[in-house]
Amino acid sequence: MGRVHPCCSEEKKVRKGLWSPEEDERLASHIARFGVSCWSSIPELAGLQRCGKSCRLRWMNYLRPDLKRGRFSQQEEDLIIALHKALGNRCSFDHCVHSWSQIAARLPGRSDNEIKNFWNARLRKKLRQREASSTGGTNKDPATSHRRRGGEDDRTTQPTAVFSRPFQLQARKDQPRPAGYVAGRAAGTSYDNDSHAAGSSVFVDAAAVTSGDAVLAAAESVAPSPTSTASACTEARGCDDGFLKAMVDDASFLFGDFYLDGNNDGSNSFWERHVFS
DNA sequence: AAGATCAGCAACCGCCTGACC
DNA sequence: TGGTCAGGCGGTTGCTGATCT
Repeated sequence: MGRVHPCCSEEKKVRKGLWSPEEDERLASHIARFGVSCWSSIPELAGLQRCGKSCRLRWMNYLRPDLKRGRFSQQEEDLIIALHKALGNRCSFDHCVHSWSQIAARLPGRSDNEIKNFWNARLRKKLRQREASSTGGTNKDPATSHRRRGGEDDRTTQPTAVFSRPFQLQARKDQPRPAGYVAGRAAGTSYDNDSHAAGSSVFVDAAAVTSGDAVLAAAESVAPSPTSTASACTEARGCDDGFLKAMVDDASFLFGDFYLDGNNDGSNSFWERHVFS
């Protein structure tokens, strides 16, 4: 069993359950004034009877000012599916680990918890339906029933086509970076040189996404990867989803130079629809 | 109209990892 | 070098409103 966090021990008599508006206000105003230094000390400093972990969770998943609420766009959905496929499915590399936070890092304004819930509630079912319709099988999915218990491991499933339509992968240098971008960059990776052809693009067919090497080759043809990404790509070639895995290995690959343009016209980009505080 | 079921979301739990001593 | 602690993560559960029968 895991250790009980000191801040969560019974001794301190912490509140559990839904947060009240007053608690939200206390936490948000405290962080606005003093920032986040030590989560375990925040409850006391903010006058909250919550444990530090609970405060952190509330802030990360709900109170953060850069969070956007509301429905997931088609582009976000496509990106989640692609990244989940890259991160969550079979991969020969030990470090190729399923990570909602890594997916969330590529979806500005969305928390890992939100993406995880979205996946469990919607996308998993959607992919299975797509799979079932392509095989003509039935689609009774126990894993998506209201109360799943020990559902099937996603890593064993292989959707036949992860995108509903082609998308455009476009290199850019002029987009605002989301909060946390710098922290998310791979060490030693520089985007200050002009090795990337800003504005150049490559169209990627939906079917190609199931073959990482094809996408990787196409992407590299218009925008050479940063050094660290290049090595990651080389390493990832042994993986079915090399290109997407490379994106995972180097967070800056997406944040720094690429965005998804579902319209393929450069006019309504994923990034441009977001406001980063 | 009422109970059953579904769907979405918020939050907790248990575990892991890295920093620090 | 091993123990402790805090932060972080994925999995799971509970609640609630919407929809169905």
